[in-house]
Amino acid sequence: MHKPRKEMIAETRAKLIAAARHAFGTTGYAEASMDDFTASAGLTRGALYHHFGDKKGLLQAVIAQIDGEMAARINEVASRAPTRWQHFVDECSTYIEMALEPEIQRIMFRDGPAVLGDPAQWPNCSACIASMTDHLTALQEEGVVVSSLDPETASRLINGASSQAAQRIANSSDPEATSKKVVTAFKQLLEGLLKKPDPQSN
Amino acid sequence: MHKPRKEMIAETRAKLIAAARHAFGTTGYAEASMDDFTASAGLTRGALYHHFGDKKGLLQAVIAQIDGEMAARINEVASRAPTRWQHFVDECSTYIEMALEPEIQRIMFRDGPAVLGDPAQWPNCSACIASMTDHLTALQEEGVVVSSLDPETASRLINGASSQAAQRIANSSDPEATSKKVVTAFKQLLEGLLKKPDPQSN
DNA sequence: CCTATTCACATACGCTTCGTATGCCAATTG
DNA sequence: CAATTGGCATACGAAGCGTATGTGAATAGG
Repeated sequence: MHKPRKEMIAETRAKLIAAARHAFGTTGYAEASMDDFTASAGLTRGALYHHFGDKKGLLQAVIAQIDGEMAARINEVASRAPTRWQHFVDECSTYIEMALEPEIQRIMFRDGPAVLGDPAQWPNCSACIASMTDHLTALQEEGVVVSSLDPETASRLINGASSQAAQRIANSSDPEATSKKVVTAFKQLLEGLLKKPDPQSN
Repeated sequence: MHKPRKEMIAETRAKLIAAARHAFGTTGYAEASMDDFTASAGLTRGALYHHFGDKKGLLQAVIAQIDGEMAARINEVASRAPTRWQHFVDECSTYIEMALEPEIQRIMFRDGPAVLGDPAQWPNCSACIASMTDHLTALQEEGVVVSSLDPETASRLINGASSQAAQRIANSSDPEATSKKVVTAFKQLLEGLLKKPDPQSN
């Protein structure tokens, strides 16, 4: 018995996703020819349509995979941090770091939203956001963060800023210097969420 | 003399841009057929290629037009505001408001970046950002905003958050309620930029 | 062990869309 | 009034996508 059937199927699915991920990440979604990257996986479009319905379906699968990896990495980093606030800041930093990878930028922040619409409406719906939202909620209960704001909303705004931050660093001619400026500005923004020690002003 | 030549040319250019703008804004860039929307303007692709080189060139022209309109509207709102900080906040609010229009969302925030790349690298380069950057710089000199951050960087981060804010409102099932939550969270983030009255903390 | 059925995947076809090359006609120029 | 420019349309070829159909191997049933 060479290989069980199920295993072969899972393998071709994985090969398709991997090939598409590479093509989407480098060439871009619109410019990536289905004939080309299925061939690079030793397959044809027949397999693609069979498993994913169409090109968009395959993109969804690729995005789900990347999203899973990002969430895992964030959870790992998140697990070690002295305070919860630091924990939260670390999550954001990690998010920005990951967004520096061209593949993630292209697929998750550019082509993904363009093809599938607002990421907030995606099925798996960004595991990263969910994690950030949880921590914001906890921080509110602890009195560290102002209680007037909606955690998920705040998470998404921060998420938008993070993505801009990453793009700015990635496209910079001097990533080192830019990175410093961006991270400084970003942390400054986050300060706005903290409850002030003296609430008399304003 | 019916019409001077130059006028006719400008007119066809305008008609093409208007038709494309409508098609891109409703159908979407990728799905908009050049044959279709040029025909809806009483023209053919011949005119399009002659004036704009290709589809992307036309998108650039459309974006330039919209960007100009946005900048004009922002400057107008900006002109009336008691304090400079309020001025700045108003700019942001106006930006979010404009981003609620589906056409702007689609063209400027989704298809535009996907096709032309990071907006920060666009030629006209978002007149809105430039305006915000100017005001942030002034606010720093006045000592209202912390001096440690780079104005343009901060503008872009805020810009990213604004765009998220607008999308969240626009896609909400209850725009009224969502709008309140989003604006609250957004203004809270902006607070982070303000210099604290008592600089001893931190 | 042999037949039947399923199904993963390939092949073949037509349709749409894009980019280029070419042609035509009106408006300018001298 | 002749010549030329250039704005725009038409014609053609190439490529990509989606669907319909075909095929062969693995499973299931007797």
